[in-house]
Amino acid sequence: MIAEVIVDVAAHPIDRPFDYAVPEELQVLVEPGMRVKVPFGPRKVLGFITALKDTSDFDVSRLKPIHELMDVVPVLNEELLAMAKWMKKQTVCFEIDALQVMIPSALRAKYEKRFVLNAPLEELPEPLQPYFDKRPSVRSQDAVEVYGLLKKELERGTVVADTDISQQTAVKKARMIHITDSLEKLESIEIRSNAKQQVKLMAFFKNHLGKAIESSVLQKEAGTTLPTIYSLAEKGAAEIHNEELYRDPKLLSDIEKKPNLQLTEAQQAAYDAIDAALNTPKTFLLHGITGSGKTEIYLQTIEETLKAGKEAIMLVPEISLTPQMTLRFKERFGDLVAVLHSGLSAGEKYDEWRKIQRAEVKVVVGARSAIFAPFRNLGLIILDEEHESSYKQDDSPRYHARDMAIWRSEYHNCPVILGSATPSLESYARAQKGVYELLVLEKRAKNQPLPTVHIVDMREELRNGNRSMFSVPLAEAIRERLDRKEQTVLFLNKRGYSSFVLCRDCGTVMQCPNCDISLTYHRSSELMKCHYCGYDEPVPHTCPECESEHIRFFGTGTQKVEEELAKLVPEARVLRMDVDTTRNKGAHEKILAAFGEGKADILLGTQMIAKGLDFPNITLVGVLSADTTLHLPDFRAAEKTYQLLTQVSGRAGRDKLPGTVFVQSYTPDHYAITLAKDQLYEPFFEQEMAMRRASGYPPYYYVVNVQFTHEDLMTVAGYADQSVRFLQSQLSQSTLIIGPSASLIARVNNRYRYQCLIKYKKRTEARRRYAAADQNLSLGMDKKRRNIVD
DNA sequence: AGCACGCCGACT
DNA sequence: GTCGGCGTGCTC
Repeated sequence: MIAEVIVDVAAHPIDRPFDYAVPEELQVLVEPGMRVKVPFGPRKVLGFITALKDTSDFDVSRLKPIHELMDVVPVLNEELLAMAKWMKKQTVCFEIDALQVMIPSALRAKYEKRFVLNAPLEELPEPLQPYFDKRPSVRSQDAVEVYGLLKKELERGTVVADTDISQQTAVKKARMIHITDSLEKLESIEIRSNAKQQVKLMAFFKNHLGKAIESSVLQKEAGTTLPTIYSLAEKGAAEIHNEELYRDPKLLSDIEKKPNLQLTEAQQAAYDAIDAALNTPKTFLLHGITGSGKTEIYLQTIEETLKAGKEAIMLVPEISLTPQMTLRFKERFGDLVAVLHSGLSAGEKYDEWRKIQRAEVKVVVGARSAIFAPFRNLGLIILDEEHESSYKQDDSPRYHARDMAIWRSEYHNCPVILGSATPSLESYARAQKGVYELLVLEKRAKNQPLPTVHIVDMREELRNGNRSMFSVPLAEAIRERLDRKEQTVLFLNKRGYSSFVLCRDCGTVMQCPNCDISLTYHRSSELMKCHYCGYDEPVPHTCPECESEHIRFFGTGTQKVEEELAKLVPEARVLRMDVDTTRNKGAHEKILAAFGEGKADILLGTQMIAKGLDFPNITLVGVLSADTTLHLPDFRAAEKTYQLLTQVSGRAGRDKLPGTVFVQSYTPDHYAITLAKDQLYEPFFEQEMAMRRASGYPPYYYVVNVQFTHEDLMTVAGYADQSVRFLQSQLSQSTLIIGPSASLIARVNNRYRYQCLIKYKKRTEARRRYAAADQNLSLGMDKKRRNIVD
């Protein structure tokens, strides 16, 4: 028996199956999808069995045997193995990367070099002996001081090198206290009245008859200690066992089940359409304005799916995977829900994953990678906020969860729901073409009015002598809320890595004449540069449109805003939320909770607070500068601005009090801003589509971003140039190649980065040619890394 | 990617 | 004479 193995080495010549002999004793056990340790050249590596067969194109007598089988049950099923092969083609990644991303990180191998003693200890030189005293091997990192000596011993053969392949200790064991379920039994136990601790614990036991509680949890909940527990256990009040356990933070909190909400007419119509398609590989685009009740539709369609004996995956953007959100699912589906998000430890994620694999849960709520949940009988996939860019992984494998969802839906014959208040242009265009079925919710479920949105012209403010970042109307509105004891949320869209030059008189921002994106200001060279094509021109001293001298570099940090805010309303209590204040685990939730409890008047933050903010007392939202997003060097800048403004406005007036929104901008007439004011999605879509068509961007063209990196600037520039010429000769004339030019972040980890854009219309043809070129280029390239981004 | 093999310069 | 630099080639 022969196994095809995809080996854990991410490199071009290795990216294909290698054949291994299956040892006699393993033949009854092996299955595709299991992990194996195999010899590979002079070392051992981990790999995945992707197939079993009886013949090989390779010389069978030279096949090496599998060294060790790592699993008893496959970690990947046939579907996921097939999906990895497809991902490799689809995203131009190594198959091993596709396989690795499908399993929890706790199962991924850790490699550790070791020195193994291969002779009696006495034969080693004196200084080495302590290292091997009472242990057969030593971690290479623990023996750095004696590398010289070890090297000599390696040659003598008294010590050999080895690579230890391990995985995280995955299964958690814990001491469980099983409280007896008989009240009589408890009452028959006598406790001396001066044993106060025991009396206290006994009372707790009586309230939790028949329950099993982890000892550490019990100690915390009952305020007791281990000896006390043991004394009561000896008297028969409880039994103590060591058990395999899931890491679940909420052992005692019984979540109350909540019934379905009554659907509105529009919700019912959408629900019926999906319900009718529960056994078809159909993709729905559910377009519903903020507050229109999309979640209730998700919950009820999932319920139908479960009734049919099938499973469901619910994807949400990482940032909105808040406790309130997951609670809503647990209230409906109780223990049948697994939750996967970045806040969990590797072990916790592994536990959730095992629940899925063992079919103990039926619903998964999670971020991007939850799309690989190893369900076998999938009945429904939902992507909430489908336009979110976090659904695309930005390193290899650069997959988009939406594409993976649709692939799985075809495999399982089940529907996909893409939900959003502001669909991506790509999805909406597909819905218009009839590729997806469009479902629309035009009204808010509780019939609340949309908040009133005011657009503030900051050019006007400047003309009136206001040079601060708070316009007069916004400042007034903030003061009003303070008086009325209502809350305010202020958004500052950070400038990130790019900065632009803006005319404060007319709002002009310089654009690239070739690419229709904003030019980026480079301080070192004093140039305005285009990050798509490399075009540059000097920084202007006066505005090219209106000749004003008020043209300057733009961008502010939250800290500076905080200072100005303190001057504006010194009495206000302000909470700041940005990357600096949310670095620690759980800080995000803590700040939000504090704000929700009314411990502050104003919440100041970046995009990260645009989601999951649902507090009744927020009546004012201020967007300090809509321009920052609008002038990102990105062809999706307008789309992102529209989405952000819509999202942000939805934070105000979610309960009884009406909401007001102020959007400050130097380009208040831009369609992304004016149309977001009243959530006019269709007109925005039409206008933005026209722009995309005119400048050759998605959805009209496919765009691929190829990156080149190298530690030497000249080398990478030269290779990028050479590669682009090669690609040009390979691809058809309708394919445009833009660049190469230095990347937005010109250097990362001491490697210089270049990129080029490839634009094409026919997907399959260009993809195939590109993949071929990818092979050729890599062969000719030295110490270079290449990446496809889009 | 990682590791071994192998072929030339500067040290004991 | 030997240590060690990194070019080349292979991995079932």
